[in-house]
Amino acid sequence: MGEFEVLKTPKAAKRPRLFYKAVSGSGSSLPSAFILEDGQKLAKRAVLSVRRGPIRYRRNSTIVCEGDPADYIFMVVDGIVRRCKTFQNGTRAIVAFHTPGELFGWTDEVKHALSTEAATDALVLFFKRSALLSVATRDQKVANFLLTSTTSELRRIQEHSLLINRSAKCRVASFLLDLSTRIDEMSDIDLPMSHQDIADHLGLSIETVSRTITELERACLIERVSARTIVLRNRAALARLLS
Amino acid sequence: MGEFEVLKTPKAAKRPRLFYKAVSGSGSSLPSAFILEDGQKLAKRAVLSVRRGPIRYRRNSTIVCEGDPADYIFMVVDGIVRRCKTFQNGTRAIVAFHTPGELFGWTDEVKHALSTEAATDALVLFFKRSALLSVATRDQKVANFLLTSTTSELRRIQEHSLLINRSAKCRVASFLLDLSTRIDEMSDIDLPMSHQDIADHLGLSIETVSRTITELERACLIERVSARTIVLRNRAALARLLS
DNA sequence: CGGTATGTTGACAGTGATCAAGAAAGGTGG
DNA sequence: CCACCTTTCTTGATCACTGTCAACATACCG
Repeated sequence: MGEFEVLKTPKAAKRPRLFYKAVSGSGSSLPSAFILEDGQKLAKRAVLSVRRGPIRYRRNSTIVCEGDPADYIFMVVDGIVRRCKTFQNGTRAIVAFHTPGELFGWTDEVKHALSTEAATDALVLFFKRSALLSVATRDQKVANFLLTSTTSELRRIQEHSLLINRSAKCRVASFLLDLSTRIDEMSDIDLPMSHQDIADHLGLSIETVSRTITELERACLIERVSARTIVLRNRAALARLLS
Repeated sequence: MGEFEVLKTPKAAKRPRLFYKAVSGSGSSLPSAFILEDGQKLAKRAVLSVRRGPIRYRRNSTIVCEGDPADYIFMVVDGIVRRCKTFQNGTRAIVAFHTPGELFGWTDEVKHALSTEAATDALVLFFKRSALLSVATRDQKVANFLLTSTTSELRRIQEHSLLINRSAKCRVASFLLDLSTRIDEMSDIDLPMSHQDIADHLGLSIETVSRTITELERACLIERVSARTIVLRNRAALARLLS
């Protein structure tokens, strides 16, 4: 298991909205994702009984290390985490970002194949795999949640894998559209992660990411309010880039 | 649903070993993957009760069309199928190949996002989603099989997505190593799919695939017995290319 | 205010795509 | 069984997209 580093300086959160959104009620901060239908209190209670945390991670700190025993699985409560692999030449590939409510670290192997790091300051719940599985055996709703989460993650990465033979412009457009739906702020996207993270996720260099954003702005498809704030001016045109 | 084309000419199978492996006993040809542990006859029987087929597909025929209602999910009994998306400019991306025993078409959406085609002549079972889900509700083993299949597919595509920023040599090496473990023939790999399929899966052109294979052969990592038959001469060295 | 991390832009180089031609393999019909 | 045709694969030449290197700009933080 990576460093279970607890934030020493609560003020350090760079994106207060995201970071403090669910911190207030520490005991009742479990995302509603666990409640599959109205009145499924049982599932929630069963799951709550095996959860630990939440734990706060400072941005860029490691939550799971590649090769760690897969004894725990996790859920993002707040912030964004990245699941990645670093190669010997130092390059890094980010397989996925996870937003609040999403499970990560679920696998059929005995070790985690990917590292997980906090892309922003983040709050993470963790569950002992064996305990969660045991609950899932008794509780259909929990088992169903596991399947739903896994299926949803599969769908997202399948979509992501379609980028493997596509241009930089298409990759960036895809990323921006996906991000805008996942953190649905009405107007502007406040990029929660660095350009380096985006580049490593899209298989591009940071320079190409920057240039492509500039290019999209010149074409009036987006507008760069600041380096980290982007407005999608023409979603339809962006979506057309994907097809 | 795509064309449920049935092979007219039984002799047409290009790879008899693969193609006829499980055809003989038509009723008992369900891959053992459904039997999760010894003696799990119940799960098998429950699943058998909702299966239809198997149906034979000629190479390159369509099994599922992008946009088809996701009323059925499928299992490869024999042969190889490819799940792909074709873009407006005519380029195609193959998200995954599926080998015998693997489920495909499981999704949380109402429509299939990808087409599925037979990469070789193939035998496919299909299950009405609603019926299978209903069985899964009653039978823990079936539910568990669904989760296991989905988790396994997730792991594979996560590994595949790591190729997004890697060189052609690395992509081809990864593909060959993966293929050799999935169709474990002792010595030589009989490529079941065309170079075009491989290229579309790896996000390369067929020319680059061909050139890279030549390059790997010059480096004595593999040996090309024929265009479709490759021997891995040095798996360790191939694996080193991936890290 | 100064230092570090992050983002932007330009010049150049390299990997892989494209275009083109030829070789090999497979299928068909005589 | 062979000739022919079609499909698939291989190899070469050239070009374009994106990576790399470098310099600068900006934001963040002590």
